[in-house]
Amino acid sequence: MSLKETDTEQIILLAAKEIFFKKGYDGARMQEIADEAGMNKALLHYYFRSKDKLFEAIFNDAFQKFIPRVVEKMNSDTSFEEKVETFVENYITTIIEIPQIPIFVLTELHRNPERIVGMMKKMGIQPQIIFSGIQKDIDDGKIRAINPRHLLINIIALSVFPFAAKPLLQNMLFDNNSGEYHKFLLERKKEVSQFIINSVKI
Amino acid sequence: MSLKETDTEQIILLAAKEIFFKKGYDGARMQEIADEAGMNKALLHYYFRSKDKLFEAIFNDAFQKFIPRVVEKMNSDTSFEEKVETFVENYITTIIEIPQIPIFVLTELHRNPERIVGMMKKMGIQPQIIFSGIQKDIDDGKIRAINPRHLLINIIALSVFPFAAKPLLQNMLFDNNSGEYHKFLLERKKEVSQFIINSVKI
DNA sequence: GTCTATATTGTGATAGAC
DNA sequence: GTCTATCACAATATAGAC
Repeated sequence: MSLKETDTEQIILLAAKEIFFKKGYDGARMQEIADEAGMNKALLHYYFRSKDKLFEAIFNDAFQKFIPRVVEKMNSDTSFEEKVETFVENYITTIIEIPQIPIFVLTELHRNPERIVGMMKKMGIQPQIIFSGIQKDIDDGKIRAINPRHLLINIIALSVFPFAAKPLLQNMLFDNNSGEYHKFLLERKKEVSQFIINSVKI
Repeated sequence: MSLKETDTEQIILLAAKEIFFKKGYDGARMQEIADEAGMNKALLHYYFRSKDKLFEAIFNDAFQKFIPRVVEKMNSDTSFEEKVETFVENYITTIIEIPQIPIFVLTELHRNPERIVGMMKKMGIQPQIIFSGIQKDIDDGKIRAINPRHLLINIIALSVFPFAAKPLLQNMLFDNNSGEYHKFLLERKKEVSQFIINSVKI
C-alpha cells in the first residue's frame, strides 16, 4: 500500500487544523504548524506550496462540516416535529465533536467573503428546497405561518451560537466551568428543538 | 477649549476602529491605520505606544456595546412580553447601527479569552439578576417552565447570530443582495420577540 | 506634535545538500 | 522526501530633525 507518501501530508493537515482553528489564518505561523507537526517549515511548502494553499485545504473541509448536511431531511414527508428534532440533534452532535468550527468558519468568512461564492457553487446548496418544505407544512396547517427564512435562521442560530460565543458564555454564565458548559450544550439538543416546536405549533 | 490635543487622538481611534473591525487584530496593519487616518505610523505610536494598546482602546469600547445594557429591564415588573420586546428591539437596533461588532467581538474573544475575565469584572455584569427575573415569571405562572440560562442564550442567539453570520447568510439566502438583507434584519425585531413569546407562553 | 529615516525582528518562501 | 541555511520583504517600534 502506498500510504507512506500521504502519511506526512496527513500529519501536516492535522497540525495545520489545530493551529488554524486556534489562531485563524492571520494569527497562525508556518513555524508553529511545523512545530506542531514535529517537522520543518520547508516540508510544509514542499507538500502545500504556500500558507494559502494549506489553509484552503483546512477551510474547505471545515466549511463543509459547518453547512448542515441534514438539510435534505427537511423536505421529507415526516412530521415537522420529527424533522426539526433530527436536524437539531444531528447538527449539534456534529458541532460538539468539533466545537471550534463555528467561530473559525465565521471568522474566516468575514476575512474573505468572496471565498463563499465559489464554495457554495461547488457544494450545490439549495436553500429553496428547505423553504418549500417549510412552506408546505404551513400550507398544510401543520405549523403557524412564518417566513421560512426567519425560521431557518432561527434554527441555525439557536444551534450554533452557543459554540461561537463559547468563550464569553462559559465565562459569564458558568464561572468558566467547562464541564458544566459542556453539559449545557448537550442539553440543548432537546431544549432547542422543543423551543422551536413550541413556537410554531398551532 | 483644549480640544486640539485630543483631536488627533479621535481621528486615530476612528481609523483604528475601521481597520480593526474589518481585519481583526492580526490582520490589521499599523500602516493601514495610519493611511486611513491620513497621517504617519509614528504618530500612532506617539499617542498609543503600541498596536496592542491601540487595539485595547477599540476592543473595550466595542465589547461594552456588545453586552446588552438593557438587562436591568428584564427584572422590572412589566409583563414578560413587554420585557422581551423591549430587550430584543433595543438590542437589534443597537447592533444594526454597528453591525460589525458581533463578529469582531466574537473573533477577538476567541483569540484572547483571558481578556474577558478582566472586562467582566470592570463592568459588573450580574446574569443572576436576569435569571431571577425569569424565574419569577415562571413561578408566577406567566411563562412555561424553562431553564433561564437556555432562555437567555436563545434570546441573544436569535438577535445576534444573523449579524455574526452575515457574509454567509446574505449570500446563501439573499443572493448577496445587501438591501434585502438589511430589510430582513429590521423585520427580525418583531419576528424574534414573537418567536420567543410564542415559545414560552402557557 | 508631526514628520523622515532607520533599527530590529518576524515570516513566508526557496536553494541546495543529503 | 527531509533537512539546514538563507533570501527577501513585511511589520512594529524608536530616534531624532523640524
